Amino acid sequence: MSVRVRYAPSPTGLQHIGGVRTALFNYFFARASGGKFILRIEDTDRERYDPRALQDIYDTFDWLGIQWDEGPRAGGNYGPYFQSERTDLYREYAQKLVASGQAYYCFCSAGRLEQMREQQALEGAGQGYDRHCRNIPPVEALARKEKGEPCVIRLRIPLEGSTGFHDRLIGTIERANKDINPDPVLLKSDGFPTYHLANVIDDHFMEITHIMRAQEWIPSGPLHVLLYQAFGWETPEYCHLPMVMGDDGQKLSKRHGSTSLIEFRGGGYLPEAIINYVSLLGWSYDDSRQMFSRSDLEQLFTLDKLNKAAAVFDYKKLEWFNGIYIRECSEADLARRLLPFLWEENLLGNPPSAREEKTLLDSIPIIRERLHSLADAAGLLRFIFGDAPDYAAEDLLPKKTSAAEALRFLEEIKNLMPGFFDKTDEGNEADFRALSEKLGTRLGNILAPLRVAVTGSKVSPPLFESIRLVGKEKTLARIEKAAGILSKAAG
RNA sequence: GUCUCCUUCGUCUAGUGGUUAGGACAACGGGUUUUCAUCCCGUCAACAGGGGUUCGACUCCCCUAGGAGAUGCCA
Repeated sequence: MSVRVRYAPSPTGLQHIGGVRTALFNYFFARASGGKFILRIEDTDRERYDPRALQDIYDTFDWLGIQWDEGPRAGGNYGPYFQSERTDLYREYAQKLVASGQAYYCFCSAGRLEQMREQQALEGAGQGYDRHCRNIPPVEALARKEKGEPCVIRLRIPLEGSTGFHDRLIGTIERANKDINPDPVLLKSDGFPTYHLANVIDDHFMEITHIMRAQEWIPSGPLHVLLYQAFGWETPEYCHLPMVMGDDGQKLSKRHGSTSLIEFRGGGYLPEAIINYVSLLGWSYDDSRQMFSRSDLEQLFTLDKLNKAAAVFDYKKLEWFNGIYIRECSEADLARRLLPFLWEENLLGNPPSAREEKTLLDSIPIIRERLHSLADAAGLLRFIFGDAPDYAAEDLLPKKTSAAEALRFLEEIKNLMPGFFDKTDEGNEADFRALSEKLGTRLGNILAPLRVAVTGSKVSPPLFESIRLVGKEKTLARIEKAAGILSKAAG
């Protein structure tokens, strides 16, 4: 039987990095085993539904370059792929369970349920639903329903025995039936199914072979198995993936930093880096390999190398991967990826002029290895495309150097500038070295005030290339300005 | 409270009875260098604890501790 797996997000919020990891593992497993990857939209919660979240699902996977074989936009023979369009199916099968006595109507109001929970909390425990409606005679229940009394359908969990299943990663998971959430709701009073019902029905009819989802679903595994049994269906193979946590060991959330894919994208992370890093959260290939492209993973991914324990998300390591992938980009490619981040800072036009484009392309070699994220580029390029940031007078002073000395350095440098733009970097370096000897100081010391004058910062890309990119006119003006500041400081 | 799952360096992990417990990120130190960064070299650093089983346990079993998750007409 060929593999069919699915990622089934709920369009209620932005795609979370943990969800993306789950999607990726499903996708890679499908690719590596020659199976199908299905996207199913679980939009059964009408209260929390958000159309922007649906668009975010598409944007996220488009950006990552992940395509589903079946699902929205792609079509397929097992649709519809929106659960909201499959409600007839759910109702029909929920009815079947009622008819066979494996489920029942429950008329408990939200108020009663809330009261019940409060009472349970008082007693210091949450036992779940008290099965208040479990024994209403079917005829009576039907009559009340016909009369229009609001109701839900609940699964009649056996009071005795236990239910278990085999998990590909964890092994056997077994739970006493009495410990399963007492009689969970299958069909809500608004006629929509809950996750449990829709999930089981869809996975069955979509012929899903492997259910790969986060470990937070383990406790409801037996419940789902009970559902499969009630319908007389075969259960798919389960594989509960380890969860992704923040550095405090808690479920990764907002307070740990970025969690939604769109934030990482906006923060200048490359899809290559995200895919590589996230794939190594709970999965490994061997004892040393770190680098994996999407297509590597499409071939290499295997369930056997999954880890059981939850993984802590390490922003530093993601950043390291990002730097690697940035350095791997060609100049033209990196320039293209940088554009949105430069536009955001108004550093160049949209579209950029031919001159801007050329300058940007020429800038790439000197900033590329200084980038941890695409968003860092604006800071490094501002002095080229815009003005040099303001700086304090003392920034112009090399270590243990007075303003008068620094001014002397700058005056000497001014004499070199007329020929600067006609020489090679090597030629200029030779000149500056000669000057530093003449002045009896290190090359770094005479370059320091020039660096600050031209770039506005003590830290910058290589100076000679930078000066060339800034251009003659602006460079000379900036040197004049710095000289002015120094002579004022020297008194 | 109850149930379920998990436990190797700070972090991600390799390891399936006999290893100097390996790699990567981070940190720290050094080298290259016009600053920063890149790059190179090196250092620090782990089998949660206790019982078994065994000639021998990180590896198998049990207990304890710790952590996480579930306990919704959310998924």
